[in-house]
Amino acid sequence: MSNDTNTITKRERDCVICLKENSSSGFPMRLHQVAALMNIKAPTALNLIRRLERKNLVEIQDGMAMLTKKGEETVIRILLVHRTYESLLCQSGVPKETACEEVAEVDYLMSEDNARLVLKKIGSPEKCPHGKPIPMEELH
Amino acid sequence: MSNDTNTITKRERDCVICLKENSSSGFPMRLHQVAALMNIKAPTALNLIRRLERKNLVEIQDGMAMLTKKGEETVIRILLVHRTYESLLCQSGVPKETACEEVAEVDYLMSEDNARLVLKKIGSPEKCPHGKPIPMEELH
DNA sequence: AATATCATTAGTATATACCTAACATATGAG
DNA sequence: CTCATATGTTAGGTATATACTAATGATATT
Repeated sequence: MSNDTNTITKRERDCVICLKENSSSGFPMRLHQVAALMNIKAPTALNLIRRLERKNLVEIQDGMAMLTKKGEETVIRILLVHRTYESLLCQSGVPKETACEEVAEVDYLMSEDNARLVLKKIGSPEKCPHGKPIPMEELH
Repeated sequence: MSNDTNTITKRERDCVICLKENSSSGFPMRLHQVAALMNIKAPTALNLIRRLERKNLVEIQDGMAMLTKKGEETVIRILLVHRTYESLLCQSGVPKETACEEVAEVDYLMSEDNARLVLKKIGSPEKCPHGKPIPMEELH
């Protein structure tokens, strides 16, 4: 077996986050934009996005990339985990940016369910240290 | 550049942990034992251990593998991080084994410094949920 | 001496992640 | 309408990590 459509890599994670944060109101993104934002060359970006397409997280049409429903869900899950552990680290005394960087390395590997329990334990903050909302009901 | 001797991969992480937990009192381990414990074939294990050798984490002699000083330090750092976040998850209501599995995917990617701050925040427990000590002074 | 055990070499394969060079195509400027 | 630019895409290449099998070497045990 090899086509593991349920796990993603760090770069794939970065890419779906990039797609989410830079496509205004669900509008697709140009490939060269993804490449520029991710600091990679166009063919590398195309390759990456094609892998995401195989995993049903992204749709490509006329050189434009857009998250699928599954892709959107994946991003929201990652963001919930990200903002939860980011909040935990900041509450513990870790600087905001340090926390963000570290959590970005692991958020896509951790479960939403566990994050929800941790979120509760740290007092259910409604916003992450950057002031962004910690998603809850959007998920189910 | 490519020879990144400061970061390790998941399998390399698993390997140094295996070496630590199965070599009684600093005694080196046979390669076939490492292979068996990690569920991989001997040549794969040899390859892995050679990578760790290049990173100065392991020494090989006569088909025996042993952690170097740097390797020991790496393991202790990983275990501190592991047991800290494992404790956090369990305190939050995550079952012990679930916590252990999830944390094993990320412990080698997270910093000791941040873990120490989290450890303090969750009440500086002296033992992880499995009853193993959370290393402190051994580190510096 | 034969056998079993282990390490090692060599060769193959896949996935990820990056690149350059070349080509295709559309669009806007002149 | 043509030229230049922007963009996407192909093709081909490199490197690392992770795995395998098959064959060979080396060392012990019986």
